[in-house]
Amino acid sequence: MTLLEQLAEYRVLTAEQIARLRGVGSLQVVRRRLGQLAREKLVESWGRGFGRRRGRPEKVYSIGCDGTDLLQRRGVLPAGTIHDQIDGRKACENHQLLLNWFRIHLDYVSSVLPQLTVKLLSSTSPFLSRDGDGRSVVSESFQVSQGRKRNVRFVPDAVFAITDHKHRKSVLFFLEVDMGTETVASPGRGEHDFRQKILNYQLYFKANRYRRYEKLWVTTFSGFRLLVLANSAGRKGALARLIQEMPPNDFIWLTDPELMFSNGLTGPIWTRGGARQDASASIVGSLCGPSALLPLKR
DNA sequence: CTATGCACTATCGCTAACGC
DNA sequence: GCGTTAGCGATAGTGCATAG
Repeated sequence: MTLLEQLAEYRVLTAEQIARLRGVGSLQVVRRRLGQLAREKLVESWGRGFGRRRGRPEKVYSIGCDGTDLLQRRGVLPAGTIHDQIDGRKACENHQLLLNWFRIHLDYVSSVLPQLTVKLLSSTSPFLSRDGDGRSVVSESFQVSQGRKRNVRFVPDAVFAITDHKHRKSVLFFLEVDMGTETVASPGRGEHDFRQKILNYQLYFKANRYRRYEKLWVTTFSGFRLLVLANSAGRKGALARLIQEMPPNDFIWLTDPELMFSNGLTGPIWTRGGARQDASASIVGSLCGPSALLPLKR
């Protein structure tokens, strides 16, 4: 994948994320390359908004208008893609960046544990095939009839499968990155609170809808796990309390960025079913071990 | 006593220059 | 081309003086 294609796929990226994705050891090299692409108007950059740490604001990079045009002419982007769909300025910056960090950590899993491969689909990717209404393959829409008929619709941030070639086994995961911007459980049964998300996934499981990924990836899955990456330890606690009250909940696993960065995604960083008193689990089971990213030169 | 303003400091990202 | 380093710049936190 070229740098421009990655910028389209990931919407917004920091210099460090790009260095990780491209396997470049120095941030300076990344910035030079991006500066060159920015002069050619293929890339745009701006200072990161809210959610940054103390020091100087970090720059984030996104594909520019001319970059989108170039990828279209090369036939890499689907015909009819408009720049607005890829433009990082239109994305929820911090949400997208955290999702990207998850993907980078996930890529690292298969290099630490070569017996594993990972296949992932991101709802924000412009490369996914879309239907007439612009809905991508990862978006869900189905009917349930509990009392009266109801339409359930939701879009996970990402869907991925980890395959263990040694044990010939695949596990399916859905990912929700939670920035704490929506309410946990609104009194008026809001459609967009986190409680509704849990209900949606519970119905999804009951209706066996996840099995469509068996056809897509030509494997068998015995259920799935819902991974929730909360943006802070405090938010994680609030979500854990809600999850605990909503059985069946054993399929819902929770973590936060600090645990992800310090241990890596294969570490014992996941709280199951909102039960924080229980021992933390690893998404790779017995292959549990550290996979934190190695430090990069600044 | 509390609120406000301001200088100082810590921390972090960015760039220029240099060597390979 | 890539990687390293020093110095610069931008920002947030801290402590202190002053005003009300």
